[in-house]
Amino acid sequence: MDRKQLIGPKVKTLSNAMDQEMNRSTAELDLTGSQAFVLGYLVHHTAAPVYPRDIEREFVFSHPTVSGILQRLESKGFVVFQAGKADRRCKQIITTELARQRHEAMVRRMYEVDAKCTAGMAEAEVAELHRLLGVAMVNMGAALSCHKKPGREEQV
Amino acid sequence: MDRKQLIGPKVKTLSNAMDQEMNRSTAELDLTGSQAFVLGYLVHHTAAPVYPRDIEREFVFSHPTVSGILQRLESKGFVVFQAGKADRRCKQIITTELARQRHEAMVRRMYEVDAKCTAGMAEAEVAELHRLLGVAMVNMGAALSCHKKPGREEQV
DNA sequence: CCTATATTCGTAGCATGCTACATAATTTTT
DNA sequence: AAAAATTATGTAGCATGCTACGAATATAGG
Repeated sequence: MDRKQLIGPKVKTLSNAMDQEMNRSTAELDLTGSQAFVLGYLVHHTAAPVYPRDIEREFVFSHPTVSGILQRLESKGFVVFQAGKADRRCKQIITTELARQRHEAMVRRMYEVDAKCTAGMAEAEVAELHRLLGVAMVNMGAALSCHKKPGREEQV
Repeated sequence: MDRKQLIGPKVKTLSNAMDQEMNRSTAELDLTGSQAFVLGYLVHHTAAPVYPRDIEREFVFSHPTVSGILQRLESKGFVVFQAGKADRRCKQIITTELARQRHEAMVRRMYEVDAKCTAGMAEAEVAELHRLLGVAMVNMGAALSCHKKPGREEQV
């Protein structure tokens, strides 16, 4: 019998299950799971301006996917856009006061979902899971969270 | 600074990256990644009849999601449906000769994507990743692949 | 037997993901 | 400087995911 267990379906199924939990968890904040992840990134990166391209690289999303999520975040009042000053192709994303208000509760929900996911694991096991997921991400061409974008930091 | 690394975005990002790779890899077989996973399950479970409800449980999909994937598999000639004899609510899914023809190549692509994902890992690390993903799946309410469905095995 | 409940599947409507193609602005080449 | 290539974003169209609701069948209780 050659039906070896595959990583692919496991990761996909787990991702589905966690997505569903996130969607339930952030629904009362008027946010979907994907919107919460993107908004979390934005609120945490206020030192330098953030553009749609940065979100693409961070989450391995295509640019139309990012475009759609940002449009919905804008229509709900979580972000506004501003034409890039140095490069008019780039559309700077700016979080609103509403986004900062909801941010704390949102992050708390994310940690709760994470805690549910790793329940019963020893701390070393959680760390190992993080590490192995990181290796897999690099193998699949997905940059790690702390990746460096190819030079644009100086622009405003 | 409290920006601890979260499992949620990592799993989602990895799932996106693997999905993209699967889609590229199975495109020439006229299959998407999700269709390939579902078809793989179907071809491997021919002993007992399979119904859409079984696919839902296996992959933690909602039933409209399963319905859509099966409709497209049907329109491309990979499966046909047959009214359940014992229970007319259930729609038995039957794979075609075309599905069996493409099956071997399809499974090979899945293994290739898996190999890319776990490149550089020791065998014990791969096993540990499988195990921890399994724990996470159970924690999130997703049954493992070898789950038992609540009694329907006798029907035809 | 007959009503109430549960189960399976269908459709509508939407968010999320993609590829393919188009446009505008920047950068590089000549 | 003008042409070519690259980059960032937009839109169209589709597959994949969901919830909410409805219809048909099966099961349980009175």
